[in-house]
Amino acid sequence: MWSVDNCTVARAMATLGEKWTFIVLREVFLGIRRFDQMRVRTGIPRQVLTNRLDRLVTEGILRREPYREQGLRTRTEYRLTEKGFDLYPVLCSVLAWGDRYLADPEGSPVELVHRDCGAPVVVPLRCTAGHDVDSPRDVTSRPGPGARRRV
Amino acid sequence: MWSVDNCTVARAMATLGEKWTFIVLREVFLGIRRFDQMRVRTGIPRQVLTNRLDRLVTEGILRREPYREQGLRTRTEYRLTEKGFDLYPVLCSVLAWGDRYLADPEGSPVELVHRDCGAPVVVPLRCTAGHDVDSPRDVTSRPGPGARRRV
DNA sequence: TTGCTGGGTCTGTCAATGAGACCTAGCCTG
DNA sequence: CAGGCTAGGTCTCATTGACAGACCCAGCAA
Repeated sequence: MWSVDNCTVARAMATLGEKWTFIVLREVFLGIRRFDQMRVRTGIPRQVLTNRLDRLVTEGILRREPYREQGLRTRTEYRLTEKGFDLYPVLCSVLAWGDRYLADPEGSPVELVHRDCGAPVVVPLRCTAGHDVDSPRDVTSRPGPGARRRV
Repeated sequence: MWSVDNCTVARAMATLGEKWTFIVLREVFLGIRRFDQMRVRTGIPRQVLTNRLDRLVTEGILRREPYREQGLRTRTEYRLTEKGFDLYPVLCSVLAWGDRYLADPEGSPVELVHRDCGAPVVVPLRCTAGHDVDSPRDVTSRPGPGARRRV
């Protein structure tokens, strides 16, 4: 059996799995970039929001950007880095699952569509050879280059 | 602006976002189905593991299945329901992101390949018209049928 | 000089997590 | 049929994290 402590899912979840973190990311992907907007929209306690934003910045998922509103002093807002943008499939797949199983009877509150053609965006499982992978059963997991035997 | 309390990401994360839940799911997808195996492999405290499994069962993501080992009394193991299987893309996308940004220098500890052709499995963003979606910027979000105006 | 505003910090309470001891049903062996 | 073994749990208590609400503070404008 394989060691589990260099599992990248565990590492990812150490940051992403903290309470509210996904909600913060959702907000940023929706274009909400400022502390107070997030706080009011989501109801996250100030201190927790401060923590999560700090953490996401130190992890390199968000970056702070100064902005200046007419007649007000300079403030900072939060924007996605490339590392942050790359979380989009994660968020989309959670959304897809939630829409399928947890939506109200009237349906999903938000739809994602391809800008160019207007068709819904989905997150299918595929292989790099271009096949659709229909089920987890069609996937085999094997040790990768970083695998370590369990002690 | 749109109300945020029927957001399916938030609902999904209410369950999935608890500490250790993703790790439990990873184990189950790896074929680890028994309490003690999970506990030993992952180091999750007993009480927490009990909680998470209970919760995942009541959410319909796992189901309990009795099993009987030669010479021992009947025990229960945990298996994925269809709702649980449908979380596979979520886990895969987290894995892909983690492998890209958080792996040790020697690489990912685990690789997922398509059983039929041996090519790596990925979780691309696509639209139902069959186009690849390269960037979150190519995705437009719009209110769906369940959208509610904010009060 | 006073007030407003965004982005915070400080304080106290309560819930969740973690570590470790203890429990228990039923199967086996002596 | 007493005793040991085992998987899958409770029980207890210390530590950490979340939450609510008050407070702070820099700088711009009137």
